[in-house]
Amino acid sequence: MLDPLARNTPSFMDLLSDPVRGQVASAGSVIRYQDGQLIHNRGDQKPGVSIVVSGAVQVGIFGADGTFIMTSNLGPGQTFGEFTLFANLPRTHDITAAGETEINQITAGAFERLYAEQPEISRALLTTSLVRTHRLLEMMDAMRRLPMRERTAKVLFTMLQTAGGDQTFEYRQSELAFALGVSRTSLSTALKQLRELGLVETGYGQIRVPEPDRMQRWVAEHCSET
Amino acid sequence: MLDPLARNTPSFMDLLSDPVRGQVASAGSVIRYQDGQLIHNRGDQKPGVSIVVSGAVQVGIFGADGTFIMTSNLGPGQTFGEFTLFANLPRTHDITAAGETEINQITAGAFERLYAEQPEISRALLTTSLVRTHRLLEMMDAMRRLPMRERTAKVLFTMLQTAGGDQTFEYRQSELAFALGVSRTSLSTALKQLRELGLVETGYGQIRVPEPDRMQRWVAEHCSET
DNA sequence: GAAAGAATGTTCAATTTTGTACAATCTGGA
DNA sequence: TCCAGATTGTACAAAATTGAACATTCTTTC
Repeated sequence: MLDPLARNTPSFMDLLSDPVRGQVASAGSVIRYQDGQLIHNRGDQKPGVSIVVSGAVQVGIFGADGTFIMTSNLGPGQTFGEFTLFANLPRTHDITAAGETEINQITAGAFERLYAEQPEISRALLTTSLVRTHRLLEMMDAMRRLPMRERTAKVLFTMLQTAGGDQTFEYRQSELAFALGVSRTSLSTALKQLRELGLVETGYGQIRVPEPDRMQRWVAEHCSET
Repeated sequence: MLDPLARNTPSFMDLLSDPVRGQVASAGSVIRYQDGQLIHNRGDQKPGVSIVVSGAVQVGIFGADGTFIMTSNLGPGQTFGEFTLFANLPRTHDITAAGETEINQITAGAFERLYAEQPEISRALLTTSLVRTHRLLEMMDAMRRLPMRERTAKVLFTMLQTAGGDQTFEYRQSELAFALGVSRTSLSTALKQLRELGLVETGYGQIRVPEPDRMQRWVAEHCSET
């Protein structure tokens, strides 16, 4: 719901051809989860690939006090857990269902079999992974280098770019704030400044970018360093 | 030189079998660069994969004032530019040679040919990409959630872990500071605190972790949230 | 359509981080 | 060996960020 990593990224399933998408869909077993139910534990060792069929999942970490600090959220067609297979890494995040959610759980063996048969699977995984890395790098750059106002504008614009013309985001400010790594107070202040510049409009649970072109020019002028 | 993203990551070439490594090595043309020479420009559109043969490259962005802000650095066997092929993304960083460096530049066509013939290439790329994503996520988590002292300890420990027992890092504090996204002043303060706890020792251009076990316990106790 | 619950807009003091400065220390080359 | 340049350690004022608080606005549900 809040991390540029996940939202608006072309999903794994989107990148597959129809027949292969079908094969992947039937390679695992679809499991249904209730809102808030735990899907995977941080530290879980069992390898396997999970694909969101319907609903959404939240990726994050449970704090000692039980609060859930979200890192990103994944929608239909997106995968998680692939690094347990291909990079031999443990799971580092807790995954919970956001709303009623169906997950296609594919075992390591079954997925490996498909992976070997259908080259487009590896290509799709590679693409999504590279896009994610790319976004994270851009994001970290922004976090390190830009002041709040610019950082906010840049992240919004990045999301806009990949969203394909959609000008409205359904984010709560507290969520966006954490995604940006700042307090809600700071984000609110930054949004106010961008509002005064006419670059964004804010509403209850949503943020709009009325003139993407103007936003683009502003970001190019204030956020690049060449 | 400073980013957990790059250092200590199993390199792409390491993950290939001998014969395939040979094929990859001879698929492009090796170009030699002098120290500091520009290899790729941010914004460059021409797709292609580059592999470090010898030496090292610095990934970063040139500021308006000519200063170079580094993001990571890549050593022999590591690749860059693969996302121009597989994710259709523009280059977002400037790449320069660190010392005399040889780069194997492989054109998009040649690499695609090899990619189609040898499945292990896609797997190796996938692995390195997933490991990078994973590290970046851990890093961002630390940046967002932990106070300076803990953040520093955690990053140092992460590096230690993957460095394979090496207890000394050849980092200048100003470099490490940027990698962590803070000022040198803050890093210096954090290092002082860790020094007082006996967890690290600092020298001219280097940082040591004398007792990795103690560091591990401390990090586990102070930096995890479960 | 009224009430309860959520989310936003804003303020302000407390805290953290930065920028700047400068002395002290280290390294490598003359 | 000595010097120039680079790096570290540290102090302090300035600036940015946070956390808490509270009024306001919006949504949803009864």
